[in-house]
Amino acid sequence: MELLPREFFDRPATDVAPDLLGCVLWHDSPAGLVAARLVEVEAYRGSIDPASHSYRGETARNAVMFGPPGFAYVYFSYGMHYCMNLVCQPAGLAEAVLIRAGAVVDGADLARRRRYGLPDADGSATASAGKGARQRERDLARGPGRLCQALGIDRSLDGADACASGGPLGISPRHSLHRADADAAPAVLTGPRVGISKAVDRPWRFWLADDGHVSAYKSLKPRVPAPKPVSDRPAEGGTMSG
DNA sequence: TGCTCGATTACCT
DNA sequence: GGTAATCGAGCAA
Repeated sequence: MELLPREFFDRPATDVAPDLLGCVLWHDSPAGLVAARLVEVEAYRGSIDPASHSYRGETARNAVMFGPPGFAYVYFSYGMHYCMNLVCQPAGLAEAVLIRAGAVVDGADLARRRRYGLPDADGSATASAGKGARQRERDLARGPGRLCQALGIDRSLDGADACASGGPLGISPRHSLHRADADAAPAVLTGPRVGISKAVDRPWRFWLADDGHVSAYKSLKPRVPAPKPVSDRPAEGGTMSG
């Protein structure tokens, strides 16, 4: 399995992020291998980026971000989800690319079991219940938490080297799937990042145009900092504030 | 030691 | 389209 070289990640996260689109991230666990073609990523730029986990300096949680490039930074979010980043830049700069969504290209059965707990391989038996099989297939790795669940990624992979052969985690270049893809650069769109409350204006989210596996953009409900917490009167509306 | 809130998702209306 | 779920990091006292 061909891997991206470590030098690939030894650049600003905003340069690495678009180049990761179309590459294939895989996790080879005892349960089996699941691989996903990346369709959506976000760049986080360390000390110059207030939205980055590493903005306030090194802690036990984000220590991997401060290390050398090409390693996985995995963190636990909202008490139930894992999110995975790939570290960029030399040690000390603490930049990373968040993997937001992908299309499962290998190990779909295992991914389906992890996501939905379905014993059937073809999915036809349970297609009538809840979402259709088509939508479930698209949602397998659509979103950072879903992608980690589908690939079986958790905190045990924090610090895993994605550039070393023989490890459980790896990322392969575009043309490892189809040689022709190496020539034609994919159509990449950019826009604001999702789910953050700081530096919202920076267009450091990158995704593939015309790909249904890109996560749905949901605008963040503005968290209005209550100027007067003395009253416990239920907040009025608040959907818009001048 | 005790909060608050998050690089989210599933489910309900 | 709104909100509950759920836990640990980070900050204040």
